[in-house]
Amino acid sequence: MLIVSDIRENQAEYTAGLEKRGIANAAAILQEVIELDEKRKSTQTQLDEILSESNKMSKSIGLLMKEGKHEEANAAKQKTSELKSSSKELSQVLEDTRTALDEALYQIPNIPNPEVPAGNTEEDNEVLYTVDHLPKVGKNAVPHWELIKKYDIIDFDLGVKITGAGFPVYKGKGAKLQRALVNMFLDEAEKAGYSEVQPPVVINEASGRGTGQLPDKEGQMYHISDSDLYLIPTAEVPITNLYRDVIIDEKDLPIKNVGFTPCFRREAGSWGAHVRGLNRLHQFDKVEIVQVQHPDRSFDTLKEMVNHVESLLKKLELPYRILKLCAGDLGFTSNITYDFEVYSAAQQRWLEVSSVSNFKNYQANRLKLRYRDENNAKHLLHTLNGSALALPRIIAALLENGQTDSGINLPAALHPYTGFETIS
RNA sequence: AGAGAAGUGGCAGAGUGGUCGAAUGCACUGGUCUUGAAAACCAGCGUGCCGCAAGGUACCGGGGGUUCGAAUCCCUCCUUCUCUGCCA
Repeated sequence: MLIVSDIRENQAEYTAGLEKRGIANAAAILQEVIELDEKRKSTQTQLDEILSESNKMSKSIGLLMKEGKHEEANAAKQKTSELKSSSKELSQVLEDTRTALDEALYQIPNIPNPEVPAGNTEEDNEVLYTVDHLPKVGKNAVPHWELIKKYDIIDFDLGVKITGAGFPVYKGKGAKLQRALVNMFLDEAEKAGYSEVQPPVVINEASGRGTGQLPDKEGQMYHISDSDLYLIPTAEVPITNLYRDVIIDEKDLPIKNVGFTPCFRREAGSWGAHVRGLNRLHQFDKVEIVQVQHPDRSFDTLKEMVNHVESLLKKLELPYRILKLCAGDLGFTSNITYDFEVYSAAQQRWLEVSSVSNFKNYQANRLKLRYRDENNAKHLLHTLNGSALALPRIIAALLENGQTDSGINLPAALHPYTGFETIS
């Protein structure tokens, strides 16, 4: 969440930033936060004064009792009781104000970076790079949902039988291809200096709040009601929360973690005609890279992460483009996001396979993730993450772009991991 | 899952109703001494919030309660350990 003192100091700039996201009443929203914070401060001051007086009296009662002055002690008790009731009232006001302030802050998304393009639709995203030639479609080319049936490698009907729509079963070479991609992605990340973690795939409410999935976005996550836990929508959540309430030594920066997990998304109401096959699933596999970095260096880190994702797509020989997302398309907690899309020849569509973001201190503020500088002062860190990569659409593109009359050819980089070169 | 025990500052560990935000030791930081280091000695050393500051306030696993006053008593939840059961 945003930092109140920053809102106060940069009110005009922040208002403009939120308006860029299409939030019409941005000025009023920020003003409300500032006023709630003023109220919080003045209430605290009043409360502290009352508590101070009450504490002094209580101490004096103790002394009076020791000295045997019971009458004076009893008189003091009377007064303290009165102080107590007014302190209770004020505490309630303080707590309510704090809650209101937090709730107001939770509703405000991150301020977009100045270089984020304005706009509200996909067309407003800025294309930073794209392949020279889109791959040609063979005469007999078919979309992946037909290929997976032809070669019997992914079975949606079986998934429906045991779970429901959007939970495919990977079989034979399909299952092996999954495993190969995961291993390759983890190996590449390790080469790039990331340290692997295997986090839980269910998280508690505090973790959901830490990275901004909660409150308000409960609908995206599966909830286990009898234990009050959530299935992770991305490994970003457990991995970033590793550093919740942590103070890091400046010399240990940056922290680079990679993790492979299944991801679970309810995707309630977002199903449409163009999300057939692997394009949108309730459960999918993803390798995620996460970095915690010094505020001065997070943009270099962002670039480094973008380069890493790009290198994976090159190794897989997939036609891709890189987009800088416009303000309207930006995720709630993000300051700036680059999307990677691969081109699927058979569907004649771009498919999003990775999203790399800098959250600056927006997540760190909720997480209380800080570093200690050389003067022992504490400052918030910056968090970043990116998919490197999400499997289903990569598989869709590999299948569709690699198809020939005699089978599906896989890129050379994958052969050591799959143990086979074609699916036929 | 059942029975029992316990959760205190970076760590260890005292404290069972009143100058306790908390002894002591270790670790850490600064200083004295030393050619340098070690040792010894002196001083400092938790966090959030309010405040220009002085200072105030809150925090002893979380939440609630009793009391003029709670680390200390009560309730509840969580976690850890031991034993029993179950299990990949």
